[in-house]
Amino acid sequence: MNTAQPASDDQGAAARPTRELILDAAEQVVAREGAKRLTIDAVVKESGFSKGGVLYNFPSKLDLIKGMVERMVDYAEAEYARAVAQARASGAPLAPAIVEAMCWHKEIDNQVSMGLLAAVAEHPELIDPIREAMGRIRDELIAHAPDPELARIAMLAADGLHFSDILGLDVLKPEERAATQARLIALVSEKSS
Amino acid sequence: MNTAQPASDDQGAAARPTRELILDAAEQVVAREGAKRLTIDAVVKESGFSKGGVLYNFPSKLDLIKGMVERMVDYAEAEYARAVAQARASGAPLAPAIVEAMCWHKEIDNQVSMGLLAAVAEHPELIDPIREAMGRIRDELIAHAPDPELARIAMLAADGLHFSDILGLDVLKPEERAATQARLIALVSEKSS
DNA sequence: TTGTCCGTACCGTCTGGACGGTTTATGTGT
DNA sequence: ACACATAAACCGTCCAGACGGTACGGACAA
Repeated sequence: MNTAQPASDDQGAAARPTRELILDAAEQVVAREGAKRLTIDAVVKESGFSKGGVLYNFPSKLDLIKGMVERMVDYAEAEYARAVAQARASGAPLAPAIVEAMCWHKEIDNQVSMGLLAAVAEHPELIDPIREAMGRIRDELIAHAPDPELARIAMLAADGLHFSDILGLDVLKPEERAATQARLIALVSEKSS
Repeated sequence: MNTAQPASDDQGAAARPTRELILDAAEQVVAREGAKRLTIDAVVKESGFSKGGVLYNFPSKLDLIKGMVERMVDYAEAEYARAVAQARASGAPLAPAIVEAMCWHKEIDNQVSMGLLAAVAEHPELIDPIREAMGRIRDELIAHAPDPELARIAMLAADGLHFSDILGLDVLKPEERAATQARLIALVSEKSS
């Protein structure tokens, strides 16, 4: 759940900046050229490290993608935990806070989500951690919403927005997006339709 | 918009069953092994044709992916047109019919949507036709809904559902899905919240 | 014969990653 | 403080295999 821990289970390397820099480079490659062109050599060129250096931190390409997925999940769960903690502290209802956090974090960290594309492209099973994390957050949201069905719809809409961003389907203008997000948050505060 | 026409702009080959069989095989490969392993050789093996045969119908891998995208768009637009025509004929409101069509078609043709993954993986610009088609349908929906903002949310939720299916994030059990879709359709019939 | 449609053989390039070498941090005995 | 040892962190090269695409051959209908 944190960024200051060794990420992979395959070796005991500490989580130094280098790892993060390599992941940044990998994300940038995917965002710019598509998931298929995520090659070790491309990451090498993008990051400025050498091939040996990259392969030292991520012993295989699979490990690199696992690292991307892991960082994505950690990021989302941290955002979720932060929102919940803040809402609990201020006595605000949980559901709108969760939806807001999801919308907001998804708006700013499309880059990190490139791990999803890389994972799906390379080996679909790699997204399992993402599925689990999304499931956890969704269940929490639904459990704390006055109208569970509306909450599910709001979560789906937030996902739709997020996926559209990741895939490059920029469906909304900024002001439309803001209005839609506000309406989504309002939606999970209501009781019925 | 139709399935009985030559699809590519690169040559005058008629749309014979072979093309469709090859596209089927390509989709299956992507669904089973991930977008990166969509190779010509894999499609050759999956379809049962020879490499020469595949490359005759799709002169390059790019053409193959374009074909997948095109078929996906045609499929969605046909479904949309059918729903609109039927609603107009029976005097029913358009918005719920459109949402229903999108939910339903997206439920049954995940396979066809594998073209999106292939396109994003290979070369992101290839999804432009998809973006345009989605935009058209979305604009129509919003134009005909009593509450445009709710309609946009419904569309986003339907997209979220669709993307989740494509990416293998099966978020809903069948009965949850049915309930959610029904609620979505109801949502675009309302006036305000 | 000519054009369509598909099969077979093959080539040049790219990719993952194994491997060995080099530099930098971390002790350790004296 | 000093040389020395040991491992961590990083670098550059090489190779087998996979990949996209070409060249060409052949069947078969018009």
